[in-house]
Amino acid sequence: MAKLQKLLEGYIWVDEIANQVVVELKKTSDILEEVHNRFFESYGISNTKFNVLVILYKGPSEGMILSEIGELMLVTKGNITGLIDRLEKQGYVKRIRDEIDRRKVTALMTEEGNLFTKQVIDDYREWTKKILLHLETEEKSLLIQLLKKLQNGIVHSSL
Amino acid sequence: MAKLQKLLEGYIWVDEIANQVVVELKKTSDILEEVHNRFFESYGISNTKFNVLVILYKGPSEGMILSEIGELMLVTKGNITGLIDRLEKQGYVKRIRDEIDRRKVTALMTEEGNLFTKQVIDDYREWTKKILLHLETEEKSLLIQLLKKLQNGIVHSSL
DNA sequence: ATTAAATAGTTTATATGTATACTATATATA
DNA sequence: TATATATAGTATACATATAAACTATTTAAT
Repeated sequence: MAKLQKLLEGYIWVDEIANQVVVELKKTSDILEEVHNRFFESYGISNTKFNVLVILYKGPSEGMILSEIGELMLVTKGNITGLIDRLEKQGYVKRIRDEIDRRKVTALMTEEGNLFTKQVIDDYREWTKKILLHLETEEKSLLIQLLKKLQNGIVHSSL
Repeated sequence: MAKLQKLLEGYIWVDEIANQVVVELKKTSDILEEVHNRFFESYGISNTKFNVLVILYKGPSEGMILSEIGELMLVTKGNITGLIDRLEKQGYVKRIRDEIDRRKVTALMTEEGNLFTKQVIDDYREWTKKILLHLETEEKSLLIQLLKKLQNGIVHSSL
């Protein structure tokens, strides 16, 4: 498809202004984002909605307080409100007001949401294997190693 | 800062469901996005606005048609309209209606936009060097090589 | 030449994200 | 106890993104 092919070509402007590493990292990010979007769109959700669903799926059966979810996902309170609104509209999640501390709202997964999430997790696991099939095992471990060093360097040079 | 540190830790849910490579790639993307956001925010622009500015800066002095910019950036027409609106409001760009083909609108950089963009490009170049200072030269070229192979594999397995 | 189709840009609806103000409730302090 | 502060969630304003409908204009086709 055209968009992925173009993403592979890269950006005209970065050639002259940035380190080749940053160029390739940004291209990789963009490609990864694009294929993730396509994967999750085929299930009628977004990557972010998937994150919420998996957190609830892996979390306690009593559900989780909205602010707990927000902290795990590193997104703001207002954003969680909107995400839960839309997941509730899709029937995957419901809200329960805490009767002891009436400020708190628990997000609880519905039966439908549970089955749906289980399926998407399974398919996602298979999908990630598929898109990495062309890399050798040594290449994978080398890449992991390099990426971790890179992450640490970037974070510590930006604090 | 808290957010970057947390991004380094990774996502609780991916440990069990995805290949470690995808995990580290997503972490790297998130960290890179976060530090880019912070860099560009300090200039009062976004990464996307910077892309528009650089395209105009490097482009012909007569300016460029909105749809040309959109094609280079891989974003939709409506998005370009909004981006040019906001850059115009900031005084970095102005619109000129094409008198020959009256459907077309040219985005032209102002003198202020030109000086501003030149400065940000210079600073960005220095900044990318800074955040990659901890990587050895061989590590950088190895990373580039692996990322290119990865990109190709992902794109071709997704077509 | 008149009509149909393509093109360029804007507008609108929706999703996603932040920051900030606001409401309600709970906790700490004086 | 009364007041101040902190906390939880929602509402609002804005930036960013897409898709789809719409307007205006140009080009192609009959």
